[in-house]
Amino acid sequence: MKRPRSEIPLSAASRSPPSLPHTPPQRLLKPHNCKATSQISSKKHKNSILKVAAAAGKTTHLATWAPLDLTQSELSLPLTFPTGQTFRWKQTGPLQYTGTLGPHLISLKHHNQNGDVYYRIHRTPSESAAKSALLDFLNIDISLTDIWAEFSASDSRFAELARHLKGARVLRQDPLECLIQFLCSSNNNIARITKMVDFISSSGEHLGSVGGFEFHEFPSLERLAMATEQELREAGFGYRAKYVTGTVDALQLKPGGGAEWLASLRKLDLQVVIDALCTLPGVGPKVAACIALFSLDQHHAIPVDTHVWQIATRYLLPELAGARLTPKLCGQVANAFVSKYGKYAGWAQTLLFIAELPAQKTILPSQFATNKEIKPAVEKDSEVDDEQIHSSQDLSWQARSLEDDLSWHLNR
DNA sequence: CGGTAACCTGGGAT
DNA sequence: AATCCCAGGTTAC
Repeated sequence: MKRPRSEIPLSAASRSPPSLPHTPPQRLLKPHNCKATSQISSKKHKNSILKVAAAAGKTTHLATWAPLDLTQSELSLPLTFPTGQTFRWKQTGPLQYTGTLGPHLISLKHHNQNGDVYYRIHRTPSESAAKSALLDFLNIDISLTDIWAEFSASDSRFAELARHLKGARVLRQDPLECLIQFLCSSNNNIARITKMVDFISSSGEHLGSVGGFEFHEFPSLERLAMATEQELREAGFGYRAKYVTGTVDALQLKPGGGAEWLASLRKLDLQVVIDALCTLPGVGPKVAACIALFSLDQHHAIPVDTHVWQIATRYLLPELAGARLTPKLCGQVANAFVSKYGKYAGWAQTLLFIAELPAQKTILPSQFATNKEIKPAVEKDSEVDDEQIHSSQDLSWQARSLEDDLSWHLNR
């Protein structure tokens, strides 16, 4: 269930009215995709970067897709956005994802032929700021090709998986946004986490609608503080309601401000960062590692969950097979990953984790199936090229609800 | 200090 | 149909 919700507002004061999921979004310009065959009127095509003043007057729309100078090997959108790092980006088309970075509303999409990544700014107060926010968010200075080559040199299984799952990148998210998202993630499932994150986000400034989804800037700490525990419980947060309010309160007490306090963790050592995060209510070792890895430049943080535990006992620490996942053993697992993969161990863990996801298993050669549930339905030989991977990923898109599919086509 | 039982909720399995 | 189980855990005994 990934449809945008029309929720009860956190606070009636600063909200746009709930969206109607079936109402096609208003657009100033018709969108077009970036494939070579797309028909574009020659007039519009002249100015490849056509700017149109928005209704507000302060913001601008970038009418076209522009290349990001990134190959699919450096960034695969389907392997990066819907795989548990963020619950804020929505699939708004085949091989297309949309989300917000601060006040910027941006879509990313793979070129239909060569797979290169293109971006489109739907709304921003400053296009140059949007572009740099995007590059920062994508951790653009880190070469996936380079670090994966090192992982592959020391781990043949990683090398094999990497051939089939190219472009699984670690994002560099806003720390507060990341923290609140993973507060919602504890002992929870993706669908409900997404619903909860959408609810929180809906109190942020409305930035526009793409593909039937409404997008909001992530709310500031001050705005988050307006939500009471009871409101969150009524919105379905369960016991995580007090995690959110408690953490928001704790952050507001930090000298200099909670956002600054979180940002300051980026320069510190991993263990210090983990310990600091774990002082916040609802943040334990797993959630802290997620925040550290996905937003605080702690590239060797290892979020140890049940999946990673399976990986570790199977390939890294076979002597622990059968043991239960306890906090102490979590530390051992993390250490084992760092020993094997080095200072970017978290990036290695990310790929190994993705390979465990059911959605990816179906596109991996059967040799990677675990002894657990081998569905002989999908029988692929070991020569799976990029083309087949793409078609499989498109299949997963088609497997979404008819409602989603119809909605997307309507909104084109 | 290490091991266990509650904790909210909802969808899928039994 | 009723119940159990699980979902990228954390907290309190």
